[in-house]
Amino acid sequence: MGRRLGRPKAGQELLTRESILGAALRLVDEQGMAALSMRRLAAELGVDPMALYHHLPGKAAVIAGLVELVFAELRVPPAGGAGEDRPWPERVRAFARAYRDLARAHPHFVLHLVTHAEAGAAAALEASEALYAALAVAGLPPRLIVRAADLVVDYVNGVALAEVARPLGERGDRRELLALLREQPDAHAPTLRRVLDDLTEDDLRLDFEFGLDTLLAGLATITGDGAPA
Amino acid sequence: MGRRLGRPKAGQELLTRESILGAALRLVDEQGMAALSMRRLAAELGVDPMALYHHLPGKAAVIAGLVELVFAELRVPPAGGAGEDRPWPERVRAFARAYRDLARAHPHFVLHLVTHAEAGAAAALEASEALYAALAVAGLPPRLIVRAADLVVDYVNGVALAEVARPLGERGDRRELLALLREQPDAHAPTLRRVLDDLTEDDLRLDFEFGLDTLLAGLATITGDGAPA
DNA sequence: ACCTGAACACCGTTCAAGT
DNA sequence: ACCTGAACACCGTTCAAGT
Repeated sequence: MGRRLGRPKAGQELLTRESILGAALRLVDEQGMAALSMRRLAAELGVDPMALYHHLPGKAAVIAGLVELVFAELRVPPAGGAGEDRPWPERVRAFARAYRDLARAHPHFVLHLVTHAEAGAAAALEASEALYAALAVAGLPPRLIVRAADLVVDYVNGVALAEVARPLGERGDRRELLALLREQPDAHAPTLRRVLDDLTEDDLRLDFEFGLDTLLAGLATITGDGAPA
Repeated sequence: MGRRLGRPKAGQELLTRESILGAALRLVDEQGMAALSMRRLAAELGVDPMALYHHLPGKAAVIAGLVELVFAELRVPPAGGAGEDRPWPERVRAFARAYRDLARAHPHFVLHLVTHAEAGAAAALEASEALYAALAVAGLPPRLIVRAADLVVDYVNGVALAEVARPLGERGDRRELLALLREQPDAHAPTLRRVLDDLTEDDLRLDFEFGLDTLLAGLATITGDGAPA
C-alpha cells in the first residue's frame, strides 16, 4: 500500500528474503493466515507477485521462513546470575513459559508453529537445550529425559493451541457448553453439569500454571524429590 | 470417479448431507486436507459443484460437519461391567487413550479436530463426562476438576499433534536433529548432544503412556492418593 | 426442491520477456 | 541479477436458469 518503487537503484536491493518475511509476519499477525497469499504479500511490498520467487522458492518456503523467524524470538531466560543453580523445576517452568509466551505473541501463527516446527529446528535447539539441561539436573537418565521433555513440550503445545482454539469445547465459552448441555435430553452428563454449575467465571479461566505444577509434581515422583515449589 | 448419475429419480435423493460428509471424510483420510475442495468433492460424487450448496452452506460447514462426524466416533469404553468402580486413574487413562486413538484414526484431520473442536462439542460431551466423572471420583473439588481435565485434554491434544507433526523438532527424526546439531558451531547444546547420543532407536520413540503416568502421578499428589498403578 | 452452468474474484506457479 | 506480465490450472461462491 502506498509505497512506490522505482526500478532497482544501482547496487541496492529493494527486496530481500528478510524484508519479505518481515512483511509476511506483519500480514499474518495483523490479518491472520488467510490473508497470507503471494499476491497480497507482493502488493504489500509494492512489487509484482513473481518478484518474490527470486528470493523464496514458493509459499511453503515463506511459511517455513516464518517458523524460523518466530522461533528465533524464543528466549528462555538464560538463568542469569546464579541461574544455573536454580532448582530444576524452576528451570523447566522458565522454558515452558517462554515457549508459551512465544505462541501467544503470534496467535494467528501458533498452529503452524506447532505443526511445522521442524523448520525452526535450528532456532529451537537452544531452547531445547535449556529444557534438557534442567531435566538432566533433576537427575533423570537420558531415556527419561527425552520422555519428560516430550511431556512438557506436548503439554505446552496443547495449551498454546487451546488458547487460540479451545479444543474439545471444554473451556473459554464453557457457559455456552452448559447451555448446550441443558438442551440435551435429560440428565445426560450429570457430573459435567454439576461441576460447571458450581463455578465462578474466574474458576473457568485457563490455568497454565496449575497444569505446569501438576506436571512437575508428577516428574518429582520419578526423580525422588519432594513436591516442587 | 466412475459413478454416473441420472436425473433425480422420483422421491429418492441422490445427495444428502450425510453422503456428502461421508465422501468428504473418505477424501480427507485418503488424500489429505489439501484434496478437500468443493469441486473435487462434487466430482467424487458425480455432481455439479453447486449442488453441494443445497445441503451444506459452504466449505466451512463441510469441515464443521467432519469434526462432528469424527467426534461421533469417539467412544470411551463405558467401563462395562464393574467399570464404574475402576480406580479413577484407569478411567482417566481410558478417556485419554480413546481420544488419542480417535486422532490417530484420522491423521490428516487431527489439526482441525484439535482446533475446531467447538463444532463437535455436542458429540464430545459424552466423552468429557467420562473424564469429569473420573476426576470427581478422585475426590477433587469442582475448581480443580476443571483444571485437571484441561491438563489431560491439552496433553492429549499435544500428543495427537506431535504424532502427525513432531513439534519443536524434538522427536521422530531426532537423528536428523543430532546431525543438524553436529553442524552447529562447537559444543553448542551439550546436554542435548549427550542425551541423544546415548539412546537407542527404541528410546527415541514416542511414549504416550509415560506422559500419562507422570501426569496421573502429579494429580495423585493433589488427591492425596499414592502413586497410581 | 434440487441440480446445472456461466461468471466473478480470487489463488500458486511456470515461462518468456524485459532492463 | 532482478523484476514484470501474460497465462495456466486451480479455488469458493453468487446468481440466474433449467427441470
